Amino acid sequence: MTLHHSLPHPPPKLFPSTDTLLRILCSQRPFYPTHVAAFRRIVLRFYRAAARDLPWRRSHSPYHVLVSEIMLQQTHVNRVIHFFPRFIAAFPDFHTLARAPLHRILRLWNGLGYNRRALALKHIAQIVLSHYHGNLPSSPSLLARLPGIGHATASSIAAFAFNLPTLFLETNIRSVFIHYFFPLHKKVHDCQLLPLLKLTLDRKHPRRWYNALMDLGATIKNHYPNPSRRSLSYRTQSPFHGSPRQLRAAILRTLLTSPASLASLAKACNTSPHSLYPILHSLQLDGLVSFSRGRFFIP
DNA sequence: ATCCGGCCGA
DNA sequence: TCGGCAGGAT
Repeated sequence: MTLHHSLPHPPPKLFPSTDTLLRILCSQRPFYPTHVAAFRRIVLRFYRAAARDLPWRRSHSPYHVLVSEIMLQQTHVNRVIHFFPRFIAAFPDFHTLARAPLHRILRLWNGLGYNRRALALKHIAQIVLSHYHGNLPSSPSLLARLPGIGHATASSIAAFAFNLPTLFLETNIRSVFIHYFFPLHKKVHDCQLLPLLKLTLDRKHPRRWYNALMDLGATIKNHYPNPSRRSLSYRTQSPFHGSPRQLRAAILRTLLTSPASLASLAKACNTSPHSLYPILHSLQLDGLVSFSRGRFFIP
């Protein structure tokens, strides 16, 4: 079965019809399980035909799942694929990561983006060792207390590492539910999606279910205008070129090579020390950069 | 409401 | 050339 043939029909041809699904799922009609089952068949049939073989799916180790989930925040799967195996090879467990110097971690992170995630990951490893006996907690509420982990990441870790039936939305899952249940709506709130997510969740196999939803959502976006555009939570981000964060990234890349003075940093980044200073300050506040004896460096 | 990275497919 | 990405923190 080709990918094309395994792809579900567009909204007007849905089975059961979108209106029927929505009405039934939102009501308390006694026969809604039939329609829940129909939707699950659509998703799982697609998954059986076109499941992605991703490196982080070959292990359910909480550490592996944690690293992958942090890397995947606002980052395409196709990019993470190249970083995840190298990172795991260099830092195979919480102990190794916790005691690794930040500059070594950032060196492997270079090119992945959002460098604060790497720092958060190291902090998480230290907390897991000092407060959880080296074992990542499984409850989403505890996970969400860790730095760099919000509700979505906490719930997905619980689902993928511990196979717990958590509820969470991210862009691929949003796309699936908006595509099927709100094909004509313009501004869909997450509150409208959560009841449907809860009703259709496969509580016996949450891990497989969420993998299936994400694969289907990613594929839908390749064949239709991005349904998540019609989500209220959808935001376009500020341009990167010429922005402070571009300079910020340039500073970190420079310091990755060696410590540098303010003057040499400005020269390397092709800008003035004056414009560099507030950015260096923010980097220090984040803990990504330190200063000692006239030179900036990555700890 | 803003900031935080960097790349790649269309 | 540009949109958008398995979001989080302030």
